[in-house]
Amino acid sequence: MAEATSAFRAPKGTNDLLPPDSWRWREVMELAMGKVFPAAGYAPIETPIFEHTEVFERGVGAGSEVVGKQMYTFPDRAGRSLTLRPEGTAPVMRALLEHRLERGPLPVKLAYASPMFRQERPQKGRYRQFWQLGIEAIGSDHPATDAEVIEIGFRYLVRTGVTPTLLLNSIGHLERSCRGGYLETLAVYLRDRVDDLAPEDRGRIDTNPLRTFDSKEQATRLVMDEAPVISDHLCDACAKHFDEVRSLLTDLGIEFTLDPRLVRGLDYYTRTAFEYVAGGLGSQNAVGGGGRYDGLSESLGGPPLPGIGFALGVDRIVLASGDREGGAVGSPVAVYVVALGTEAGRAALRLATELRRRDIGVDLDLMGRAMRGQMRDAVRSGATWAAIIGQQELESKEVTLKHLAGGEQRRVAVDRVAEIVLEGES
RNA sequence: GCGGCCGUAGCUCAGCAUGGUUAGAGCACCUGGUUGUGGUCCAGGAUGUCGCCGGUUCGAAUCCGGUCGGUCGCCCCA
Repeated sequence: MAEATSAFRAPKGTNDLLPPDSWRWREVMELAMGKVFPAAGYAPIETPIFEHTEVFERGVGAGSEVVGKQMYTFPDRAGRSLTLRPEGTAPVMRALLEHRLERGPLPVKLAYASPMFRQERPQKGRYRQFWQLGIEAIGSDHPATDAEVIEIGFRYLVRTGVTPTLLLNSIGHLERSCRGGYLETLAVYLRDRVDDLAPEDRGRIDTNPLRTFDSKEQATRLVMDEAPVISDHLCDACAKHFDEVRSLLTDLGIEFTLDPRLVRGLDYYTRTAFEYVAGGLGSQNAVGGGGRYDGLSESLGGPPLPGIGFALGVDRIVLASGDREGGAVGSPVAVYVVALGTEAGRAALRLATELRRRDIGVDLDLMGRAMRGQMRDAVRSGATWAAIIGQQELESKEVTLKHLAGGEQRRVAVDRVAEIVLEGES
């Protein structure tokens, strides 16, 4: 295939992002980082691509699948264990604590668009290097924060063309009065019905009982339909918090589906848990997910500091938002300079440069093509105007300016090209 | 990490069950028809170690094994 001239390929599970798709990709990123997120007060943050391994072991949780099986971990020359970040929240919290941002105004609102790395079996919508867009609001446990964060993610997805469904749950907090006690209740129920469970699910009772809710085995599903759900076992504070979050979302007109089975895969999640799902993603139906992580700061050695955030998969957004036409769609070229002959070629490059200095998008032929080929390329470039320079124009210091869509053309002085082009744009 | 399917020009694919001269098509690309004007039309042109390694055979794109990659499902998650 493409390896005809090279022995190298991108590593398994990684992708080269090429035009025209890269235009769409850039558009999705800029809508988030340039518009929607900052418009709600979220400032950009960029943390290192690798961290000390302990940040994830202690932040995300050594027992989680991601930390246990999927991380790219390697020693540096000093023997320190480093890890390519598999997710964005723990590094953001680490940076916040390191720089004492929690001593400033709260909540601290941050947004990122960064590559993440997990060594999994690649599939549609699941790659070893993938980009996540996320926001974090740290320092407030007020339900309005939950509602704000969830609404921003929802509205952003709609703006990209995804039609998300919001799944919502509360998984309480770790104490016995709340999730801790519920897990015991659930385990007792499951042990009671162990013979009715599908054999492959029986082992989960002790390892991760919540996951039995996700089983695809018919036998297990019947059991789980009658199983106790966490929403009935939340402590008063967590229940009240969740009530308020739901009420606020309803106020904002955000529809959601309560899903008592919804669990998050990373250990730091508490209370509000949510997921945005969409079609078009094959077996990966989540475009993004998030939740509250009120214990994360402390597990990284910081002070008690509640927080909530989400992460969205850029690749999945692009997949779920359907096919857009590519090509010149994202091209900012306004003028294509056509030159006839060597001398005109020099003038063409000069004109192109002058226009570019004024921030006008300009392209021109660099292949020595004949005029016919240049005109074809002009159309292909997406330019509005073709600026033609031949012997006659050279002599009179003029340019033939042709409107490519309409076809009409006229001679204008070289100095006036920028002015005319800018007029047409406004 | 486990299982199913797939791998021929830049792209989409035919050819492979019955191995046999220079491996094809459409699209895209380049040049010319139009000595200075684009999306149509016509003529011509360039492009592949048939994913890679090995085996069977006088001979392999075609049969066999391995490997790498992709894809779908499991798992996990964004």
